[in-house]
Amino acid sequence: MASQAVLKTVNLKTVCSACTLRELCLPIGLSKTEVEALEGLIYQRRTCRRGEHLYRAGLRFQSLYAIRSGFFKTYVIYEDGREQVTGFYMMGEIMGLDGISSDAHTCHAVALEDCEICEVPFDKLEELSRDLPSLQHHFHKMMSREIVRDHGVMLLLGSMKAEERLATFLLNLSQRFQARGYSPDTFHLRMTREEIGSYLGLKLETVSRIFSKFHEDGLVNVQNKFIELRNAAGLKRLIGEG
Amino acid sequence: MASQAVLKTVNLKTVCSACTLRELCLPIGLSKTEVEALEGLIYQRRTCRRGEHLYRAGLRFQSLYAIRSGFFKTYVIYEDGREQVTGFYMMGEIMGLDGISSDAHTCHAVALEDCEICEVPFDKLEELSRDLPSLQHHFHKMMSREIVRDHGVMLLLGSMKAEERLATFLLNLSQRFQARGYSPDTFHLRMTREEIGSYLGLKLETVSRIFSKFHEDGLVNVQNKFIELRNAAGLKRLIGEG
DNA sequence: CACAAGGTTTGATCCAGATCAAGATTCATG
DNA sequence: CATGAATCTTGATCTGGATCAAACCTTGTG
Repeated sequence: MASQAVLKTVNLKTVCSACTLRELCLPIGLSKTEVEALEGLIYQRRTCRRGEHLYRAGLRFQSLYAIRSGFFKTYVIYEDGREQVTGFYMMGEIMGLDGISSDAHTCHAVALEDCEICEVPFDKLEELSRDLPSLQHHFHKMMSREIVRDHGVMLLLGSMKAEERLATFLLNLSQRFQARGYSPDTFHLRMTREEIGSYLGLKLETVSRIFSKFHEDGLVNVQNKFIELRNAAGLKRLIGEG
Repeated sequence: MASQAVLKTVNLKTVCSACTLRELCLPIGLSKTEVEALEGLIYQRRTCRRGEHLYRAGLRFQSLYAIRSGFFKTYVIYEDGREQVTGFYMMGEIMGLDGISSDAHTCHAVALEDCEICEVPFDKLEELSRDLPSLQHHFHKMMSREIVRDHGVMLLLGSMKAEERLATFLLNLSQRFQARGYSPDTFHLRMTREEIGSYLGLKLETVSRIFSKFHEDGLVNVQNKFIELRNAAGLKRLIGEG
């Protein structure tokens, strides 16, 4: 399906302290010297081309990956080939946490556009976090946040109807773009309707229809992958907020 | 809805090393002296009566809870009152991991039968795990396992049909009972059809109907909450395994 | 720059599971 | 052990979203 994972090593000196994402990524809340210690263990900075896999289910787990730029999806494949998208990840977010449990990745991660990532060897991170309680605690918070996020998806899949799901999805993206200093109202989707559908437990036709409906209702402008939120309050009302 | 949480302290000397669950619970893989150190930080052993809440969303997070005996459900409530069951927990399993992310619990936990639990103050656990790498690593594995479990539920909710969901649910329970030394084929459900439905993204009537169908098909005997798996292979086939 | 190939939209139809309804069974409590 | 409240089962009907189908865009490639 997707091209072979040929990851290129960039090996620039990675400097967390100079990274614009330091307030979102692993270094959050760390002191200057602590951030420097963290920098020391970043194995390498890589690029990952659109369509390439960063890792695949079953491969030995060794590192976490912090996204510097770009956009990923993760997904699991069931025995019979069914595919379920389990998440979309953007800059400042950490991927690979699922691999810790069994020393093997349990899902696939593929770049939806050209990406830059920082590889963090997990054994080194554990080692360092024994010396830096604030890193340790922050890392635990990150894992916990992933669990909370998953509960949100379970709520969405288990008890929302199609329109609510898509509205929730758009508002979530909006909020994450905003947190990264981008416009909360205008963004490009990196994923296809099918991938959105898989994530939301809907078929691609349904996703498309609801986009059209939202457009007609003046909630969003949709031009293929270009999204403009015109009435975020209206979207929130749709899911019972506001 | 449920009664007030009046938790009674038992304050028996809790001895992990003498606990039959030590191979499933936090002490897994720890040496004798390490387990003793872990014992030292268990704050108290409590009972929790059926219907009582162990914690509620919004309350300050301070401790994790290891289940010694009994059965819990966790759930989240959406603004408009919608309730989504996010998990069922049984002995040897750890609850409360979601609370780490924001220092507050993000879901509710209620006992589905009288339970005994061990309270583990989280700050103490972090402290100790700085000194015991194997405890640290094991704890990370537990958090990661929770994430993997959630991905499984997302797959279930996002791409399985009703019968597959219920079959998956029964096989999962069966496997967990077996891991605890109980019969994998014969067990009592502690939760109502409605709670099962919420967890599986189905209505209680649908759950009931599918139980009846499974019964007719000779896959399981269902007598209210008493379940007997008669053809586990058949159930597995239903979800495309085997 | 043309033209596959992949992705999207829209319409028509269908069906799995929701909803509504009515009993039957089980369980808690005085 | 009687009584009411939950819980569960089963039937009838409805409907949101799936499925099938066809045309229409976009985009990447030689």
